[in-house]
Amino acid sequence: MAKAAAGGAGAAGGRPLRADARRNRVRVLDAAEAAFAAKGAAASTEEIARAAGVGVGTVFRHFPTKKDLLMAIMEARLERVCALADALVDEGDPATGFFTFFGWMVEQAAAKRTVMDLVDQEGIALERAEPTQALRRAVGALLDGARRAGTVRPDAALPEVLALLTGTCQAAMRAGWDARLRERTLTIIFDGLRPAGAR
Amino acid sequence: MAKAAAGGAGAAGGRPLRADARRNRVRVLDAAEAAFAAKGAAASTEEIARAAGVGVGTVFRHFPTKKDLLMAIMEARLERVCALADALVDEGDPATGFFTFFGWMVEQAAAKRTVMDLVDQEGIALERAEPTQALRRAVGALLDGARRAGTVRPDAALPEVLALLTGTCQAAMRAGWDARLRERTLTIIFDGLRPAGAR
DNA sequence: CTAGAATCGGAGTGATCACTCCGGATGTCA
DNA sequence: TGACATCCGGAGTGATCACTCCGATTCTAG
Repeated sequence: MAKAAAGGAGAAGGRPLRADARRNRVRVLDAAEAAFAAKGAAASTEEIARAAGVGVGTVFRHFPTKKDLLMAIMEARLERVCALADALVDEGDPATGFFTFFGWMVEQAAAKRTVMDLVDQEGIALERAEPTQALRRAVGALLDGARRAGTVRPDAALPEVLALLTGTCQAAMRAGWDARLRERTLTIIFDGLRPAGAR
Repeated sequence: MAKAAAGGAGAAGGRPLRADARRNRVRVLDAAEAAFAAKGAAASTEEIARAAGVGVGTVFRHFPTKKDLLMAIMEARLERVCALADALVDEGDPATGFFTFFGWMVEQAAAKRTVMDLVDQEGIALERAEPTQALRRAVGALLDGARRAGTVRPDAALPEVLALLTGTCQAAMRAGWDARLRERTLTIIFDGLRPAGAR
């Protein structure tokens, strides 16, 4: 059901997809990811279909709604982001893991339009979705580790950290943003996140 | 001519508008400001016309293009913002003026959708427009004052400050944003902007 | 190989939008 | 007050989208 809602149409009964259907599904997913990354949610279904080399009917058979397609891609992206966060939680240095993750997210945002951007631009309520919660937990763990390691101030809580993260990601998508500006902006935010007297 | 560029159609030759035309013009402007504030650039012309109590034809006579209407409103809003910034430059305390302005902008953004948001959502190049430059200058002046007063670190330049400002404004428009979260977020950013060891 | 089911392709549908056009209403000036 | 330029209203236009439908095509089981 969660799978069906996420765009797993055609597999409602659990029957495996035919080989060509499976092939087309990933083609559509790839084309849509590229199109959405480049033009945001304004990318039209027809142009996605053309890029994927299939007809629009095929796109809509796999993803009954444009929203479903959007959500499938966002969940995939969220999972990737989440995987990095989890890896940093498990294996990374707690003192730097949080900052590494923050910087990486912002860097991604400059190239691809942000997950969050697509979310609220379409008014899709993904707040309660499982992957979002997982990401929240992972970032929370990184934040906790950094606080315990003394590299992030103790009074910095998750909501404001997420606000800073999404805000900076959005700023990164604007014209004139480059690596130098990114460094300078992150320097200020990171300094603000450090404990008093620990620059 | 600035007026004509800003959507002053019908006054091309400089002839003053008829009384009813003038009245309708401000009605449209007011309705459009409210509609754009509530729904962003997605607000349709017809609903703006209805809210203003006029026909769509009237809207398009005054503002030949939706873009013109958008720009007229943004320029007006920019001018207001600019006026506050200038007032703080002239009369305020340089040590706090910059922070006051920053906080005020973010607070505005939570209620009305940001100027910047409307700008790039429609792909309108307002970068070179005169009011934008004026705002840039005003914020630059506030920043200079604060740096000289020692309340902002000397290595914080205008581009990253504007990135932080627009990013935070955008974060402020998201769900779950309230006064408490605003304070906590601004605390972190402001601390990051302060000189080392000056919390 | 073949029957039959699963899938495909893309013209067609209905809705929405920005924008146009012109007969009628209204303000203005003598 | 009357004549006339100006302005108004809103039905109409063409373009764009998300989404549907069904004959043609392709896969797969036997």
